[in-house]
Amino acid sequence: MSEVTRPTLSDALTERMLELIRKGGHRPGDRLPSTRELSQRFAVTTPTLREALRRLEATGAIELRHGSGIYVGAAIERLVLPNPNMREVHAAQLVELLGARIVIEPPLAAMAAQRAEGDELAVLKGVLDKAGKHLRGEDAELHEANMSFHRATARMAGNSVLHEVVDSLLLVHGPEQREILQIFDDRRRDYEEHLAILEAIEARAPAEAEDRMRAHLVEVRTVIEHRLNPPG
Amino acid sequence: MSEVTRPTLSDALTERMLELIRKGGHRPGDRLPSTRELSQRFAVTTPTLREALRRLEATGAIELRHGSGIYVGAAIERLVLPNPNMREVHAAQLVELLGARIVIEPPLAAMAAQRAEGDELAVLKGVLDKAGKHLRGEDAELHEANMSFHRATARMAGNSVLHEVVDSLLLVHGPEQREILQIFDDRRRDYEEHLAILEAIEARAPAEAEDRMRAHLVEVRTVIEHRLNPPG
DNA sequence: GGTAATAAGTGATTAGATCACTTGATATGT
DNA sequence: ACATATCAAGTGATCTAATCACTTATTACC
Repeated sequence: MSEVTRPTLSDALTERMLELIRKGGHRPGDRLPSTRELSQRFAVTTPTLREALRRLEATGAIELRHGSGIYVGAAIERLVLPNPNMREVHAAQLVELLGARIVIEPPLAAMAAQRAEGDELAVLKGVLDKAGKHLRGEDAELHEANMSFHRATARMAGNSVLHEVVDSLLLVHGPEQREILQIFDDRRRDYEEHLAILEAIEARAPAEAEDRMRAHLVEVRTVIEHRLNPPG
Repeated sequence: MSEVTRPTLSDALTERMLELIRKGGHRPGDRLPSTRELSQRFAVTTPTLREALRRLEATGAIELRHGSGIYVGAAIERLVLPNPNMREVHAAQLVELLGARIVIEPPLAAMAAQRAEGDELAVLKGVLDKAGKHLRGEDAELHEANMSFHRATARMAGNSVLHEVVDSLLLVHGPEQREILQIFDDRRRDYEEHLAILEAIEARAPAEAEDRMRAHLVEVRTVIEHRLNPPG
């Protein structure tokens, strides 16, 4: 489940519980079996079961009410994004993910250009400098540095909620997707385009920053789309 | 912590752990004390500690590596949005939250107008009808119905990731914020503005739908801002 | 010098019992 | 008859203490 450690009992339990809820046709607000019954059905002890329940609770999939019962949460119908224990997003969703970023990030670039302050600008430059040093090195490192540029731009926009959202989206570029990106995308071209965006932000040109960010993300999506579904 | 149940031991533990990590100056990748030491320090038993750890793991705050140790995760620096156990967003953040929605939702309204299909349109109408029936009833119910309109519009846009993001943002309009909204905001006016947005979507007028959604959200934010910080 | 066994440290899980809370039924009083 | 108080069953929360499974760095051997 985790990328490094072997699946553990409570990892499997978490998935089985999700399956129980989803395939069992349970809706938000429904009450689930008691802890005693669940631990029997899944043949695990109470503490182990509870670990799985706490994870589901933390993601909003269920709700534990002391003395009352276990209830299906509102988030059960959704993806539940930033959860390292169910972070599986399939390749096809990569295109959709980029679609989301195309909507969100360009306005953030514009906002960043508007309120660009000296020290923040320095941070952004630093990030790109670091990327520049990796231009001839490991692709993985360059990829990471490039991701940092998007993070830093989002932060400059000055809205912590949006910053958080972008961070989440970038985080979902997990192992599988990162692999796809590293195979198909051109990290050098990314770097060049990032430079162009930085220029616009530095020049305090919101419209240009927004356009360049949008063009950049659309470009990436187009490349990925064509590789995944060759137009032939 | 939870909205209905009294704070539990492991609830408090989760917060103390976060405090330990944050105020302890730990950075992502740092290794934390072992489970044995932590359970001693916090004076709780292993299973209880583990429940807290699983929650933090589920949000990406920490990482548990079997046989190796507990490590600070990448998400520790962020807010970690859809987590019912740390869903506390303060009143001041409400304005920022609306700022995020102002960036994201208008383009979604435009997208919805572009691809408006018959049955989806019917769903949207149904949501508004339901809201209409609550016009003279409980404020809480009308509020819920109004939130559903935003959810449904986001779904119509046809990008599941964006839909998920909007759902998360709306979910963060938790108890505290809901209270503020119910006190200050005018749910009847909301309903009228929602009707106007629906018209634009129905007429397949993306630009108008986008403008009206933006105006609507800006209006709400302005009201809240003035109430929280009276301009005097 | 390199490779394999090893031991210490760490997380994962078990077992069954007890405590704390919620909820609906039952009894009680008016 | 109704409202209120009491109670009991069901449920989640926590404890205790021991064992299992995995990782890692050291050590010994070749």
